[in-house]
Amino acid sequence: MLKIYNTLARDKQDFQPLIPNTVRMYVCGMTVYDLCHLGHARVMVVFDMVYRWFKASGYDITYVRNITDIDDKIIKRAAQNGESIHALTQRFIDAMHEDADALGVQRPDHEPRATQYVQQMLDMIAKLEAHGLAYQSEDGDVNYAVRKFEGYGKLSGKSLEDLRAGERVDVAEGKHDPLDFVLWKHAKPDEAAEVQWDSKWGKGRPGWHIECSAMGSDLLGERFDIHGGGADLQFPHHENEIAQSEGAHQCQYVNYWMHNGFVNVDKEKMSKSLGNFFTIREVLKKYDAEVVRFFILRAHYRSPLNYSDAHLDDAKGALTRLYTALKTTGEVGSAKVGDWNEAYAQRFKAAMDDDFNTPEAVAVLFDLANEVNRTQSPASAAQLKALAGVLGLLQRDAQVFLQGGVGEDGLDDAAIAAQIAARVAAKSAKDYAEADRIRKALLADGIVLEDTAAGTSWRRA
RNA sequence: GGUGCGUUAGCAAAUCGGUUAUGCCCCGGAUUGCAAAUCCGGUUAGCCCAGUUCGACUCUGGGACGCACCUCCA
Repeated sequence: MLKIYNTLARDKQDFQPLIPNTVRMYVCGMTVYDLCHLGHARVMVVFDMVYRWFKASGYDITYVRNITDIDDKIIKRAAQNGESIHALTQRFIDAMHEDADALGVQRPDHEPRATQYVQQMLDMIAKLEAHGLAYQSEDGDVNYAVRKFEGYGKLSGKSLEDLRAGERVDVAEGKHDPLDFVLWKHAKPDEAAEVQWDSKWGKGRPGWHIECSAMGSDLLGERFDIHGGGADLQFPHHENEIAQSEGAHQCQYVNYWMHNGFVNVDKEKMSKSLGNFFTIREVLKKYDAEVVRFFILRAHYRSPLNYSDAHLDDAKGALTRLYTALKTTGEVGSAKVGDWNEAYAQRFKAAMDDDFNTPEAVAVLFDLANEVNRTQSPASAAQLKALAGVLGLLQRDAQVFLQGGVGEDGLDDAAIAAQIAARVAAKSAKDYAEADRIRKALLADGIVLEDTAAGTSWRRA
């Protein structure tokens, strides 16, 4: 039985889908005004892992990850660049897909763009207005009347009074209550036609929170199973989504809320505003994408994940051990897990069923690698590759991983082969001094030699 | 100020009321011409205080420290 930590309940709960054997999952995606950083990588990889685990467990899952392609930052950035909104967002959507692909993140079933769902958003705002939960203020904005929605704060565990006490932001004109949030922003005179839509409240554009509510219900229904996103979205974004969706549809919105932890730098949250972020492509210049994926999955999704070169190096070494185990047994194919009752598979499954405990699942992989090294059993090697495949790991040819370099301009394969041949000759002539000299020279170039019964092989350090 | 989460060996990171986590590092042995890889074994834990218990890293209470949210944020 799969258990999921439900933020709404602050507890691990048995997962019961609304429709047997079917999962409907929505995850908040990116606002595309810039390149994705490692924090975004974590959301994508974590929920990709969740997506894969549901599939491996036999569920029919529909996964939606939205794209916010209209908001203040996008408008501002486009103006700065002298570029259209569409050109800007398309550029960063393409970049996001490249990054996601590199990290082995499967495409969600749907990637709705906010600009294509404005009508659904307007319909929803109309419903909220009809239910007395939304009002238009003098300035033209349509706001949500937070105090009219009973249960506001149930996800984040905040009471309206608490929120008020910590208020640190200037109250916008026209709101009945400082905590009310905007559903529809009236068009400003200097804004491009591209960011204006007609509505019964006048020209304008949607607020951020309404996007997800509208896209989620349109693609997955008024009530669905799982909603995920970064822990920072818990409040106010997800809290507001609940208020909107439950207010408009008069039924529960989501059964299980999942929130992933942050990527930290020096124990501080990596974020745009702090400026302490590393973009995915920046990191991929130094580290293999699979190492980055492994680095993310080796921590629990709810724990903080501290980023540093030392930790990436550590992850690389660990992943190398797994690939080394596969190398010695040769190519084993990429078959799916055949028997989930097999001992290692059982442990792996138990770990994954326990709120997606990937660190434990990875530990099983290492135990299995030890068995592979000990027994040289092709069946064990195949199992290792199959289980790792569930996490989107270890699917490349071992030799390719071990000999691959990232952004290296060192020795090419032919040069290495020539050096190895020269060393073999020296060895058979018992000229060990020369043999060791060659090995040392190669090591200085980042090439590690390993003599085996079958001959000398090499890998990059 | 309010709310929530966390504090595990040199580093990273899980589980668990009593039995080897796991990876990297380190030490010893096997193997090797020597290494590397691999195998076998070992060293290094549970922020502090009190309580519950036959027994607590694991439960309860208090404290310290750290982080996050309360503003856009994955």
